[in-house]
Amino acid sequence: MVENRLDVTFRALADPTRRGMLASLALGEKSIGALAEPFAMSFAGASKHVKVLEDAGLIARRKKGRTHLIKIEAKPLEEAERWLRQWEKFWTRRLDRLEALIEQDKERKNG
Amino acid sequence: MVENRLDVTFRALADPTRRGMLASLALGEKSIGALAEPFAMSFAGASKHVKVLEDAGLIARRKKGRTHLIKIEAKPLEEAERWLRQWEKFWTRRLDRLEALIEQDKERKNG
DNA sequence: GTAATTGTCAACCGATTAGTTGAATGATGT
DNA sequence: ACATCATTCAACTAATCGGTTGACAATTAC
Repeated sequence: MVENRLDVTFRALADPTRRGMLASLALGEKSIGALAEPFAMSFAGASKHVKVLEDAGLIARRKKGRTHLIKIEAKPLEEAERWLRQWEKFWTRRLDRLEALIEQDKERKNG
Repeated sequence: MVENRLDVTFRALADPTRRGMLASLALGEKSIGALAEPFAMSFAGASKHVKVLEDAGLIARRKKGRTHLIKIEAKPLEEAERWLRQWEKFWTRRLDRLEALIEQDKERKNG
């Protein structure tokens, strides 16, 4: 499977733990441990979720001594939101941009 | 895992074949076979994807004789779009509604 | 009635997911 | 130097995913 940007973004968002982490990060920079804590999850488990978010470009990591500080990097969500916005247009009966949408998605398959 | 609405919606959208099917359906009602065709995929395979979209509430099915006609039912995307829209506020430096967002997501975990 | 078409279901396969544990790495504190 | 803290890595597990094939049910065409 070729894994385009929307795949990775939507999949990252499909997990409630990861959405929770994003929500937590919205309130400020956090360490992996601090991110793990509200989910009663091992460090290693949290570390994996953070890696998924990182690979999706949704967070940025900054090492400060032995702790990794994670901050949110929400801009990539823009593409996902733009995609959904086309559908909003659709279900509100405005079909104008849909062919462009289909083409965009097709082209991004290998991007 | 408790599977709330956002989980199911984002997961359904995370697959390019399913997004392709939605795009195809945007152009009109289609049978399972017609949906399968551009992906060179078996009926059974397409049938599974359609079921995922159906379970997410993104499409509706109408049986006409031996064929199942699928039409798009995009309204459930509204919730996903609303969720993303909160983040748009974030990445444009407006943090006002984010606490509400966190609470909403928390409450929907069992909804 | 028989054959072809449309689709589902069940069983299976290989890959991935979300989680764990335990060992290893690296920075800090004493 | 040594213990501790924060994190990753490797190996493992159970569940799920995306896909296939083959059997079946229902509808349509001849």
